[in-house]
Amino acid sequence: MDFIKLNGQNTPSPTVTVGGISVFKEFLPPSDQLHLVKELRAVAAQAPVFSPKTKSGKPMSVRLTAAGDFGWFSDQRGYRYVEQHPSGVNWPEIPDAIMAIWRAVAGAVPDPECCLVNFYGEGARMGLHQDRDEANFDWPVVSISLGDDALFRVGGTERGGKTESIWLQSGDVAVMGGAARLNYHGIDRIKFGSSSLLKEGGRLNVTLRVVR
DNA sequence: TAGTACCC
DNA sequence: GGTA
Repeated sequence: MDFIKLNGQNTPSPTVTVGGISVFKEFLPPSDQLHLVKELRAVAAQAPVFSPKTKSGKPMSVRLTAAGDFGWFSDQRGYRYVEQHPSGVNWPEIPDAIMAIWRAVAGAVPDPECCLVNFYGEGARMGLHQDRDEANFDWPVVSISLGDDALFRVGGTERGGKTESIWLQSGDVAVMGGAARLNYHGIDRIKFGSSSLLKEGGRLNVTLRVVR
């Protein structure tokens, strides 16, 4: 059991490991979760969510936006980080509360340059993939779950290998680093309406990355 | 193949 | 959960 000081309180956060990825269960108390949702609404107001197309041309079921120096974009030309929202506006700044979470869990590493905000509505999912659009895989990827429960699946560094699953809940924080940095991972499904954090239901997932 | 449908 |  780890104790991490956030918001002036010592929050007990049991950690579990899934496919080499550390998950800090219940890392964020409900008050912090509500604050993050408010901040993320402001991000989405400035940079509206959109559904990128995969390399095959099919739209992703997840809608996303971003904050920071870079956002993530995809179309038939491939995946890449981009400095502006598709509308041409700059990405909003990464909210301080989100930076604080990175600093608490990521270790002695550079600050994140990209804060992806993924929204999972009813039926949305994300297939197994690797995060390999970054220039340097030495830095971890940090993932924050808000809202509905999600079945997270993790494999190894090759497709077709064994996988392991865990239900992520609102307030859980996962860190993909070290040997697990390039592990395949995805969201098989969400339990729509399982959390009351988002009034309309659904799941928000925030991922932080060093891109360059 | 950052997807989907269908099978057990 | 696995397969195509």
